[in-house]
Amino acid sequence: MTNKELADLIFPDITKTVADYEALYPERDLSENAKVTRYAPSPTGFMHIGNFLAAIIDYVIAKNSGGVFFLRNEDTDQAREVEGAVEYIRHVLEHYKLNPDEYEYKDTLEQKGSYGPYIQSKRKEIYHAFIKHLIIEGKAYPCFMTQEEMDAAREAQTKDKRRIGIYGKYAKYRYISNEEAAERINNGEKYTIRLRSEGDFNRKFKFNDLANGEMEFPENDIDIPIMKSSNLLPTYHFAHLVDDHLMRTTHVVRGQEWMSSVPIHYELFKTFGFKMPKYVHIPLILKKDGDKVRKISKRLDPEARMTYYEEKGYPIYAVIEAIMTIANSNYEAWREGHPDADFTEFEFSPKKMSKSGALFDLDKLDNISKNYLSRLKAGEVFDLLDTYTKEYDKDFNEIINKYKEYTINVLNIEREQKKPRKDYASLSEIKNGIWYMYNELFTNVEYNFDTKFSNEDIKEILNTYFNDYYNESDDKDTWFNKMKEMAEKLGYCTNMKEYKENPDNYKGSIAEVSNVIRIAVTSKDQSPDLYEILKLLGKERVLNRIKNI
RNA sequence: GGCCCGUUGGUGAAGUGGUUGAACACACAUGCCUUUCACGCAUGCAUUCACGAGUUCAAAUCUCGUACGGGUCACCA
Repeated sequence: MTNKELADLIFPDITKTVADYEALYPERDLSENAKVTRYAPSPTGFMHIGNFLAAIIDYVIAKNSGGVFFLRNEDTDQAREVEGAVEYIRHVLEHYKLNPDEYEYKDTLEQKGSYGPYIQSKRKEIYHAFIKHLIIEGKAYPCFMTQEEMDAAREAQTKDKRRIGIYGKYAKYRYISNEEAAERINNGEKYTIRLRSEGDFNRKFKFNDLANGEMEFPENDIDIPIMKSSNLLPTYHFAHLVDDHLMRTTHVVRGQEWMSSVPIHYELFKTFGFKMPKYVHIPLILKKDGDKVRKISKRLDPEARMTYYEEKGYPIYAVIEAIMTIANSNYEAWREGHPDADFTEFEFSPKKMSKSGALFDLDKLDNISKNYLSRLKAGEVFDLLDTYTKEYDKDFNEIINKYKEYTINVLNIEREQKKPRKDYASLSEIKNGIWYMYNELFTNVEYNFDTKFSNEDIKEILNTYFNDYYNESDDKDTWFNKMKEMAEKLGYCTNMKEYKENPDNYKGSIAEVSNVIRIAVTSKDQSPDLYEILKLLGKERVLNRIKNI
């Protein structure tokens, strides 16, 4: 029985050949430098920050070179597929504006690009054509090993201190005749298709990774499964070969955990005589756990999930900047020289990427975010806050929209100046900074005045100030001077230097006096500029609040 | 255990044989400024590049060894 007859028995309906597909998906017509990258997640859960790192590097590489960034849904493991995962991946990509040039969505049937299908489960017959070709060439074979047989092989190998895997004499079905294979298939036995590896473990080959430089690996000699018996879909390795070749991917960006599969991919590409894409194996994002360091985990670390940043309301700009800093540490220096440039203008350099894993610094994110938010106009902050609270705090959203102009004014306190305040690292922090500006929220408040003041002191300060000095229409200088006059009249020190030198000579200082007013009006002992707050609150509201003291 | 990768401060890191007193940014600390807080400014923060040996006039930078850390060895991606 010939290989061809066996191949026809396994794939009777496959008539297209590898050459047919080569013709169907020709080389892309792009300029010489243009790079083709892909984000290829498997829909098995919510997006991890490591995946996001990969996606953003893919995006920058493609956009910076005038190339193509496409999305491929790697859904060959249907048992692990999680409902809604694809939608969420799409959502994240859209949220951060990393929109792929080519994509395909199963549920909405939206699709773009001529190298599809972009969903692996819809590419079954393409894979089968490639596998059929291998069987005809004698480079792949059906394997009928049961789980028990494989466990036994592993056990024996462990015992004999040999390498684990189905290779050489352990590849039991590599040597059976086509007749025997056909008979087993006709008897309905389950089988997987394995590569008939021609590699030699004692031979090494050189491999150049764009991020890690030149490396040496032993050749692969394992008869890896290329098609699963369960759903007849290919394994990752084989799908990678077929898809990235046919979709004409030039750069594969993936996590470092894939490094050890390089020998397999090397052999696969060599077997077909295809040119390998370039690889960028990116570092893992780590997390400090006590004094141990480990891979950041979606289960243990909330910040490992991309939902974290959205729920907290970090601006997309800040998240991208922080991630880019991890991708290339010279990014920050570049940003300094190009403050207004889009991040895709940055020329990403795989070589400059860290080889060991990196801890993701949330403090750094906060810093970037604070700077960014502080540079925005109050109206822009309002819009971000509006979008954010619509999703995460409906009550607050209603309030800020009811008093929109007022809210913008509140957000504008000490903003449009050379050195604006940097109060907020995320949108979720804003409410905590301005809630007291709304009567709706200013209920059941507690006042914690400085314990050095008696109730009489407090009453005296408030009565004196609001009866004799307070005038809503005063300008800032007048207001400031009146505060001083009042404090002096009541026996408080108005010169802080002097007060610090001899605190015992005075009842207290102007700072403490003004904080009594601050607390009376806002209930907080820290706030932005008190003059601005009194002005925005307005006389009626201020006097009403004083009554409650 | 086999194979592969890595190890510069609290964090991200620059640096690939001699202007390095080991950049820069974040964090932290102190001080100044200041009517609070924040901002801003100033200063401090690795006598040393995991450890040991070697090469060299000269090593964080080259070589070897040790230790430690990580990845991977599925019909999961």
